[in-house]
Amino acid sequence: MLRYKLYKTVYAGYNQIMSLLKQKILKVSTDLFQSRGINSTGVDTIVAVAGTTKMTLYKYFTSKEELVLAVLQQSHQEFQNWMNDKLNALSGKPDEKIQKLFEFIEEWVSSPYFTGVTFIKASAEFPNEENRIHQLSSQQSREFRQFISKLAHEAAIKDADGLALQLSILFEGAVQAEQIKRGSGAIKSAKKAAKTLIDLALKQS
Amino acid sequence: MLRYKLYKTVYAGYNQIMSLLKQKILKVSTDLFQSRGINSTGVDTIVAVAGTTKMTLYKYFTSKEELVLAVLQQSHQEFQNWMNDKLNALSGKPDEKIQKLFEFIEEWVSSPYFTGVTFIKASAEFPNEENRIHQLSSQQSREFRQFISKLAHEAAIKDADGLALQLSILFEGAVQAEQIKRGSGAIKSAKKAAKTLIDLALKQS
DNA sequence: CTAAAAATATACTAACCTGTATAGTATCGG
DNA sequence: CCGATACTATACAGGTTAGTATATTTTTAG
Repeated sequence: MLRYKLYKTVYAGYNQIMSLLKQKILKVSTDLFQSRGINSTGVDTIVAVAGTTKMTLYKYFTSKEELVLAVLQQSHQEFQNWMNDKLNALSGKPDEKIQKLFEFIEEWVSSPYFTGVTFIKASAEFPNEENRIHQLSSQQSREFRQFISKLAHEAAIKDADGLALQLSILFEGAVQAEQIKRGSGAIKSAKKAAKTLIDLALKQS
Repeated sequence: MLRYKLYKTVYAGYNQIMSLLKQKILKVSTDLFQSRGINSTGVDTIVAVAGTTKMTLYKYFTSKEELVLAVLQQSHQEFQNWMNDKLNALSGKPDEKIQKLFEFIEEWVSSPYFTGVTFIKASAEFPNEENRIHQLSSQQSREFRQFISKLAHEAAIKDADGLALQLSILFEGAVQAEQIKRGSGAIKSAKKAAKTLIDLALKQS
């Protein structure tokens, strides 16, 4: 059987070699953390759903905290890669990327790649700023904001950081609202608000 | 000693009679849930900080779930009362209330009444839609959105519900961002974005 | 085929959790 | 002073949790 063969992951820029079981554990954990919460998901549940045992899990991850950090990192990486691919496929004017950002976010939320925004949930469950999980969440939130700021700069927007903060707030709020009530139309609403804010910022630049 | 005397709570519209200890338990729970998370705060910790015992806690609240629900309700009620008082003190034009909404939100966040937005945290920790805590969080989020919609209606805004959804996303996103990183300036940024969105909505009405 | 490596099965520890049982103390109204 | 009520103190039951120890089976590589 090929069950334990190693292979490369499909996501661009993520060509680390990772065993199938490790990937399965990560995927199952991502799903369970999203649907039940991190603290409410025990490692026993994870290994049961992943079809393996705790011994194997603790071989790949030295602790549950380490597993949570790995889930956060993979989830963030996948989103960044997906979004970069989408934006790099654009060829138009310098402001096209930021104009299309929320359209891609909407597409991503309805795509099979979407498993929630892990850093939002994680920061809520681990509010202590000295906690490593909180720190990583905070860092990822900041990275995403800087990513938007870069797009704003490329679009020659004067207050790029200011717009980026506004748009990241819209993003986090929309995801939050969707998690409170699915199908609330929050993403569509945020997309519209983003267009208003971007148009004004462009006009002022 | 007056320790066991009953008295009325100070918040307008909340003149239920509640023992001092019950109030203390509620307040301590609110603070601990906010700073450590709900699932990570045990009843033993709550009674220790409140200076009482589990027997007393379970006399006032039949379960931890009931306590969490009570915390959510009180927290939401206090915010609504505080905000209503602020808005009712205004006497100006019909669009003054919605114009000043985010200014009051900013003021409230820095006031001693602020203990975080409980329904945002609770919905993240209890994502299951059949969970009573999640349901109450969802209801409170909806109530706040309807509250904004009412203000938009009074300001004669055509798409009042649409604007209300946008503003509630800004609100939840800003609070979320502040919880991820304190002092991020998210509230100020959301206030500015809200002004842009409100101005456009007024112009279109 | 063989030896190493990978994964499983199972039982266990030690800590923590919610909720209860039991008994004793303090404070109140009358 | 007395009975009722509010509260405390303490121990414990029953469950779940993260993580480990030990032994066995499966798979891989050479």
